[in-house]
Amino acid sequence: MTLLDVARRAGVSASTASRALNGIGEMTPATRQAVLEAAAELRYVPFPLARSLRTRHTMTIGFVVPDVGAGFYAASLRGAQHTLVDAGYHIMLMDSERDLEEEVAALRTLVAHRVDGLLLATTGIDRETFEREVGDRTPCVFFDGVLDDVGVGAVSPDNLGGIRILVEHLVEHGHRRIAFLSGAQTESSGRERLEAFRLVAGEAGLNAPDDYVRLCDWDTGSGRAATLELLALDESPTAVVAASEDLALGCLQACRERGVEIPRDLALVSFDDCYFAELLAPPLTALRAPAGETGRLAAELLLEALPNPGAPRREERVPLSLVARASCGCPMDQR
Amino acid sequence: MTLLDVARRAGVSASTASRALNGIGEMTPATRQAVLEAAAELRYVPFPLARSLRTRHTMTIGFVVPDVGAGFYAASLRGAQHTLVDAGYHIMLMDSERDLEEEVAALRTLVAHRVDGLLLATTGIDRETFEREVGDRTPCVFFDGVLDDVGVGAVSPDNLGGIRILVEHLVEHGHRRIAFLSGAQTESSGRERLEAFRLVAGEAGLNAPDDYVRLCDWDTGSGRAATLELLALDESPTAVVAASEDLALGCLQACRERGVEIPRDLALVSFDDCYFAELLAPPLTALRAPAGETGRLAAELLLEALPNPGAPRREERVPLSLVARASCGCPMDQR
DNA sequence: CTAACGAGCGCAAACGATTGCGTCAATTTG
DNA sequence: CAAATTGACGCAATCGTTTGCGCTCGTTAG
Repeated sequence: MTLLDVARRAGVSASTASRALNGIGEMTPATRQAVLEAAAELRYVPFPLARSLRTRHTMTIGFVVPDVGAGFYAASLRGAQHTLVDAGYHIMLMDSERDLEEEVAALRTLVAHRVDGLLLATTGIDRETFEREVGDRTPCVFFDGVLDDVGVGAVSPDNLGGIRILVEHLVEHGHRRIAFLSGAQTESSGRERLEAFRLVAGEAGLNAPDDYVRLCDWDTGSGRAATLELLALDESPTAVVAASEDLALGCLQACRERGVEIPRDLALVSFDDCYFAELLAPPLTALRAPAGETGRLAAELLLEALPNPGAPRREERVPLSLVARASCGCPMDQR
Repeated sequence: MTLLDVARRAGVSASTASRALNGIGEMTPATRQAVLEAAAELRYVPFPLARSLRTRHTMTIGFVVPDVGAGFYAASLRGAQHTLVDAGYHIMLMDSERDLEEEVAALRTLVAHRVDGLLLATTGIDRETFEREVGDRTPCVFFDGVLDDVGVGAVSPDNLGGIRILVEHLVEHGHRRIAFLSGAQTESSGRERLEAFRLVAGEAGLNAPDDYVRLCDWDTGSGRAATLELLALDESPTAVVAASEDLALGCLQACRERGVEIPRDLALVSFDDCYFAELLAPPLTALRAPAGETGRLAAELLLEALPNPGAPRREERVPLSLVARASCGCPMDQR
């Protein structure tokens, strides 16, 4: 079942068989036909490894995320997978588990494997390390967390716009004491959201004491703990904007434990939407982006960059829109 | 940066360099040392493709699921990924999108790539097709959905036990009119759960008319639609057991739309737990399995099977336990 | 009728590793 | 001291493809 078998059966050389199957070079229709038939009869399937060794491309894309279990990344993976497979590529998946060393190890492995491209939601790699481990050996598009000016592309949510929508919505509800819950400031999305919050809060003339911005980890447990601290403050906030789905869930959990009722005692809005947001108690108002859109877009950017190495770096923002449910204080008709 | 470069710099042949780096064969410590140093100085990293071509194993595992976006599969992927990477393997991921043809195509690709093993949550492949596409060319462990007696292993939830717990719990709450919401009966988990429901319902002497078992698709929308039908019945059920997370969410959604209050008007229990179950309105009682355990176990079975091809097929059931929250009618203290 | 040309195809060298076998020298044995 | 043994290493084949180059025809032009 190797190319040579096909060639022999068709009575030609391996080179001719190869060219026939790949449709390149000139040849008698009869010859081509013979090869095709032989291949069909033998159920010949080319061996990608051997081909890759020769052609220097693997048709494989490395995909690295902090946590495949998290809704946003799982959805992104789904989006990317679809468009990549359609283009004939495969995904080699690595989960960095929000650990920078794991992430670097993953990148190293992927580069060693000579993946044709990288889709990276970094957990906070720095420019220097990235240049050392990847450099321009492998085209990389960042998504979610972004490193300025590095890689062939970047797609991230419209962090400033999103935070603005969230904060302004809370302000419209009359809130002045608004807290901000975010994860570690190791990657750009986290930083941008914090910066945006400070900016917008300033514009709105809010009194946002330092106590009100809590920078913890990106998981539910941390969100819960941070909220507990917030609730224990002398003058506790009347509203909180959570910078991620998990953080919002942690906040919800903390409130439930403490018996603080949302939105009566505390309003809550979340940056990430999730597919079950509507079914939470209370339904969570959040920013909506088409599910998996980030991953899909990132994959597309990468696919466009692959054939033309010289192309300029492209940057995309995925727009966000508010879906107001109950947790912000909006009345919820039961649909 | 090839092995030959290392060999030259160390003043030995490629064979010796290879043996030195792999620690096989006898050789002077000095020689080994020289090779190691040369490799370090050149930052030599072996090229997996070339190695694989020769050794006939790729250190890659194919992972196929119906939907990476779904909580259960994302968690499984996470579990499997971790143990596989620890063992030096990588994951090539394919999403069948609950489409049998896509699944078959994925398997074909994976087999062509000569992955060393397969982790497959089938969307309903039949024995014949599996034998044709995979056969015993590639060791496969099934998880979630299982094909009897095929593959080197299988891990699935304790469907009978789980359903029994769920139904009996509802019966303890006094329910007699219990409906069952399941997805397509194309794979074994779905079938087992239905069968289990029928069995347990019979044992408990419930009147479970055919109208009460709704077999739709596995997504939220279908669960919603099916629930709507259930609610429209002349004598509608007082409780429903949903065979998956998405189905439970769909049911929740339908109830919310129709203004039926859970658990007062309708009790609901779910087969799958999810990380946000506690925060739903109402908190969802469900069966708990350690997150990602299914995937982890499947990966372990596969890893054990890889070195000994003759080993008997292993089958594992992951045990389930009830975590009673409010949706079944249990009182929920606010913790 | 011969020269030039091009179409059609094969030879063999890559790609980068692993590995069976052979060689050579140093050592041990008789 | 010759022969046998063994340890350390190199040669070359191999895995399955792709591809540059050259060969051999048949055709056309001069």
